Amino acid sequence: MTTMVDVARHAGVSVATVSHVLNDTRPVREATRAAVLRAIDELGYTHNTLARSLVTARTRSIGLAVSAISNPYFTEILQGVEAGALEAGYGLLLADPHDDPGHERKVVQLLHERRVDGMIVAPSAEPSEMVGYLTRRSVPTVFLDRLVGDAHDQVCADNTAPMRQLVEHLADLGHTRIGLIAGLPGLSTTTERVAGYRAALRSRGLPHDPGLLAGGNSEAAGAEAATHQVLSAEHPPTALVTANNAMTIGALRALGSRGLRVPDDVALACFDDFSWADLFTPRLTAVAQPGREIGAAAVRLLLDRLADPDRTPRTLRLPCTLVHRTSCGCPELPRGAAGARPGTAPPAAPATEEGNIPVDERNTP
Amino acid sequence: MTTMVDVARHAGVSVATVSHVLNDTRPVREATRAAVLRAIDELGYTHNTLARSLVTARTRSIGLAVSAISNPYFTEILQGVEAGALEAGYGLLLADPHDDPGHERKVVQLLHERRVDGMIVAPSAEPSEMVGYLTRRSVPTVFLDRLVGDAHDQVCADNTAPMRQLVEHLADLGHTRIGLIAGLPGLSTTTERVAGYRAALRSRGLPHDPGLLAGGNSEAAGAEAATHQVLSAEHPPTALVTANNAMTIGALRALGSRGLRVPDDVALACFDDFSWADLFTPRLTAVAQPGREIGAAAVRLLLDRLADPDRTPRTLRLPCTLVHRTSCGCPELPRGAAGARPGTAPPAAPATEEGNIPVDERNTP
DNA sequence: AACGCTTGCGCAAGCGTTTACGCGCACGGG
DNA sequence: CCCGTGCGCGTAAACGCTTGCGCAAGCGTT
Repeated sequence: MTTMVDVARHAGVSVATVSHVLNDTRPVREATRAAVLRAIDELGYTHNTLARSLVTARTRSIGLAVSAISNPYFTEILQGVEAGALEAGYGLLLADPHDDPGHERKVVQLLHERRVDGMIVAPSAEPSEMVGYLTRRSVPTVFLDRLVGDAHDQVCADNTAPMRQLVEHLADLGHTRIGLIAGLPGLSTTTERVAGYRAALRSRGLPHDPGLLAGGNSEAAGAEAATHQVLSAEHPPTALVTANNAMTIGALRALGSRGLRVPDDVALACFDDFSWADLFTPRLTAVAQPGREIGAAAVRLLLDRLADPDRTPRTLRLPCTLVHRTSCGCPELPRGAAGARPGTAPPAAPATEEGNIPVDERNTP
Repeated sequence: MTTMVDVARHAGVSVATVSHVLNDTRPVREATRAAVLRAIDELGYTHNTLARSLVTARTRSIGLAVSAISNPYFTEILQGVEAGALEAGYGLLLADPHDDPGHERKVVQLLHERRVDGMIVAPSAEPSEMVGYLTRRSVPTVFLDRLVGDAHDQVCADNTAPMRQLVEHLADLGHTRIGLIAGLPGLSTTTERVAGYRAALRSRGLPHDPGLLAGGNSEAAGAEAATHQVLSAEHPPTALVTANNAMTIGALRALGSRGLRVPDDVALACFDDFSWADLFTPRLTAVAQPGREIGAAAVRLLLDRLADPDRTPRTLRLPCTLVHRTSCGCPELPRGAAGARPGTAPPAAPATEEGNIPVDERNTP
């Protein structure tokens, strides 16, 4: 493997000069620079950033630890992070904690051993050990999707309000028995979405029947079982809300196997939109989380933190959009009016920090 | 940041000893080992693999360059690669070439600058520069999904036979005008799938009408346009095949906007299965590529290559499964007979190398 | 002619590990 | 009692780069 000294020798200069043309870090005579570049090309030299990182103590790479990469929502986040990282000249190290706290600690350590400059982590349901590891070693980190406390930088979607909107919409359509297939206990997203559900029931004066709420563990199989459970209740619901996309699948399976039709027998509204949602029959009414934006915001937060380690931590909440279709029982709108309809979709609200301080979406200096 | 000398001092030993307990690379008295481990724990030391890599010239990380991470097929591949890498103790560096040859060269270089031990790349349609870069620097690489020539290690799905099966099935159902929405020109997957389509027409004695074949550029919007084009032909097709999952979406959109019903007006069969495919009405008949297995096989090939750089290159083809549902026009089967039906789904064939030499799927020594 | 400033570059000391050598000690056999 | 042999460990030289320091030459000023 050719090194900088090979290049230097070949170009008749010192390694210092090679380094400086490579990094553009001090003026070099044009002829010298050309000689160096030619040598690099002729030798097929590739800069060894490992050695560089050793002395600069920076790797220009960030670690991403998210579970369930298969979930389209996380895939969107991944895209946002990838794009943001690349734009800022950072590389991306990926690790999947598989929603297991022990494993989570391990992959976080793996990333730190590789000395990523910072990490973006979607915490598991039991994140304390991992958080402890990171804070003890003061690794710059932003948490994603699931909150761990406001002593850290965090980004997530607004969960409560959209869920409330979804449920209120069903209530306004006349449903009085609305079921919820909730996510994995312990996740802040689950808690918040359940809270939104309860708030909606209260605001519409509906009783809260515990038999209508079942946990689907954030995945399809669990949701299928939970849906069966809810539908087997003495007074089954006439409308159902699912708390994430995987659970929507499960619910649809359960509904299908019982021969129940959506929305005639049971109305359906879901958290998490996805590209196929408008190709189902009926078309799925869903809350769309801004996955890419969440990913992009996370790297922005991280870069800010790297630039200034003493910054006060921020929690960013990004607004969701209610994509109104027909599974909720509303009639199909004429073409051209597809998507959100007035009164249900919020205006594109700006991201807010906790406490509703508006935040500049572009770049916070 | 605490280093090995801190640990050594704290434990009252030399750095060599610390290194050796960390790597388990020479016998250390139990008491000494304990002292070192305690020091590590007390100081919160994390091994710096950068420095290690500098001297060992290995990073224990592999680079993955695939475009369109959003595509569920690639997501599966990613999972397979992640799992395989983790199991072998390798880290994963991710980069998205965005299907652009120039960009592709850049991300490959970025990965090489970080000195990944090897790379797994899904080549763009114009991969020569990237391939040149890699071979010149002799970076161990396995190519994915799209072939670049048998001088390299490669893994892909079997494209021709399943596509042929799909089309022959439609023909056997009585269709004589079968349309194909094909992928991005230049990709080997596109070529092979088109070949499968042609082979099926030939084997069933159907004429090849060029008006029935349109390019959908491997993405939804392109496929939507292509579908409209095909359906506007003088003699429109009565059945349609889409060559990947994104294009299935596009085709469904076009079909929907024309008010055509599947399978009554137009039968549909697709390349690429996905988790929602059996929730559509009608349920989608599709060829399932073994994404995870492809990813896993790629890291196996890569590890083999790393173990023995002089190994002769291998091309691995993994079999697909035809998942028979109802969009092709076949009647719904009674419950319990879901999935493949006799005669259409191939027995789970073993992976084959080019030339049909069966290959041990577990681990080739 | 002497001086100082600028420009362009080289020298060499790290960065945090691994690992080839080698050294001291305890022990057993002659 | 001496010597050979393990065993357990330390010393120091890399690995490939960055960067502070400093030197030499060219040039404009006084």
